[in-house]
Amino acid sequence: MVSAGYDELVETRELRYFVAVAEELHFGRAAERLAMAQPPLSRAIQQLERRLGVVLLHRTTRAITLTEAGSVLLREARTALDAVEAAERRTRRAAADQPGVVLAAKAGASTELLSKLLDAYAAEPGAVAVEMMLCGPGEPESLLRTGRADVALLHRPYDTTVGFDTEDLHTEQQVAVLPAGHPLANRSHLSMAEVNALTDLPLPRWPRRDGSYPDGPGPQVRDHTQLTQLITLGRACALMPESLRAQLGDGHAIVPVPDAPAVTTVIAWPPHSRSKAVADLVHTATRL
Amino acid sequence: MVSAGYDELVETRELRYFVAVAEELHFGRAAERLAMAQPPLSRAIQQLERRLGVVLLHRTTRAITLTEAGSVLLREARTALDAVEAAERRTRRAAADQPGVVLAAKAGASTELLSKLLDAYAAEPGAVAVEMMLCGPGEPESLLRTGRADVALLHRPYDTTVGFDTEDLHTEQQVAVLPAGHPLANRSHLSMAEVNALTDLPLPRWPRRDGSYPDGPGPQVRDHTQLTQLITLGRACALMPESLRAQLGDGHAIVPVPDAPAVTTVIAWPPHSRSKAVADLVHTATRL
DNA sequence: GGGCGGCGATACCGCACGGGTATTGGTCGT
DNA sequence: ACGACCAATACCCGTGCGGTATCGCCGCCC
Repeated sequence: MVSAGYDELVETRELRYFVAVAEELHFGRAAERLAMAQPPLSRAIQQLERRLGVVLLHRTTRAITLTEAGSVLLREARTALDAVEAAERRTRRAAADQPGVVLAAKAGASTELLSKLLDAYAAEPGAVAVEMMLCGPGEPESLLRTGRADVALLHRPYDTTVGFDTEDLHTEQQVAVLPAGHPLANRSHLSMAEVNALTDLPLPRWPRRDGSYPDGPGPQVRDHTQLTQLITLGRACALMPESLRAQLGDGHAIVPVPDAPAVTTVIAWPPHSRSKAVADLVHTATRL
Repeated sequence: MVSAGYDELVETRELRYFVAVAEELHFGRAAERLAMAQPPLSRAIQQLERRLGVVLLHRTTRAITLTEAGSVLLREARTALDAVEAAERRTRRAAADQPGVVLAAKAGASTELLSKLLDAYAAEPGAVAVEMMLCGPGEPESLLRTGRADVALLHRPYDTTVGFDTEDLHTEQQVAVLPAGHPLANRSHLSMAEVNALTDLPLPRWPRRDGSYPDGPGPQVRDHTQLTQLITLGRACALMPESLRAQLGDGHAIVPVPDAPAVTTVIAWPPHSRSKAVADLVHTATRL
């Protein structure tokens, strides 16, 4: 009858505080971000360390760094807070009068598949309203984990699908996108090695989870519009699934890259999802 | 730089309270379980409902029931609390001097595979201490989700593996276990239909997640010791993977059931696990 | 080298909120 | 009709969270 006893758990407030400090690595800025004063924040972190019996931060008066345990907690706390946020959001939406499903997908990706899916699902008996969330790269996973979305289209290997249930929908080869008129634009195909060797046209750098960019020669890029423009301007090249060619206007040349990893479009949803609408949507998608 | 802003999140305390009330469906008992008085609990739930803007419980003065949104929150809150608990445990263990890995498995299951795995892993360079948690059926998943264990051996389709990363290790057929001397004990094989038709020897009922038992004719059973004893006594029969025959003493007859679903032993670990020890253990397991 | 500036920790205070006791109000049994 | 049961309300108290003021420590710069 009685399930696990959750006594003496850390409060979400403490986790939020720690995440802020761990991300800023600076009590003052973290306090500002949390809209509070610095001293209570310091105390809260100390108290958290006492309660866990663990040192989370190495502090010198000039800078603070995460201990091993601290970085574990940062990662774990983020997923725990995501779960709490998801609980809140899903509860609110379960109470909303109009049921509706939120489907997240990266803007511009899998457009054709998406429209077919929406049409096919709408024709199903018992279909509910589907609200689309078109978002930037990397975002759908977080939308799913925080309950802002109910289902998402992801693209392996670009997106990570760990922690979700998924069904593969479609696999396609990647192509290199070059500025029109580039010397290699007329080649019948390119190898990965050749693409990487294009020092005049580096591959762009996409932001990581935390918003920072990896080091490297390529330009920083936030979305596909930016990217296509950079390619037109002759400042970058890119690898992308071939279905994206439909999004490209003139000014681009497209060359298949057979040895680039294939991209699989998958439909993903949170495990334990008991929503009939999600199940129907997935079912429809796999029958396309 | 700044990641998602978790402002105004529900506190774990409120979630714990709600889970208690939702499980007990009775404020008085829930308060007792939480070691507090009933009125503050009532107020806390009301406040939670106000903050979410959602009615979670239908209350009549005699009984309370969950609304649709309430049952969503019950499920979500459990997983959120599990995540918080996991954050706490994993942080504590990350700070412990001796690293160590906790491996959970159902007592008695896959014994042979388990001992081979432990031996093989111990021979690896860089192996750390492996602490075994032998537990009852259904428990390993929860141990993994709450961070009490780092890796687990699970058995599909008995255990659900959603939300974990897994690798298949071994697949085997199931056999029927009957009391020695039973009329069917000498058959070369049985069908599922025949096993289900044994009204004199019903299949036992295992507890669900929440500890309650499904309805049905069979005896309630908590572990394999109970079960084997019930079979010896001629009060039940059972289906189990054939490797379990090693656990059985005399007094049992074993008959293959070819059309029963095959059981796959899988090794499972939480997604995002960055522990080298877990990775090594999984790697070793797949090479067995 | 001494003074200044930046930053985290400490000291102290006030109030909001969580929790306790006593009581009410409503509904179901008998 | 009356009593039992149970959630909600009323009221009170204490803890603890958050705020302001200040200290202590260290690096930097003139």
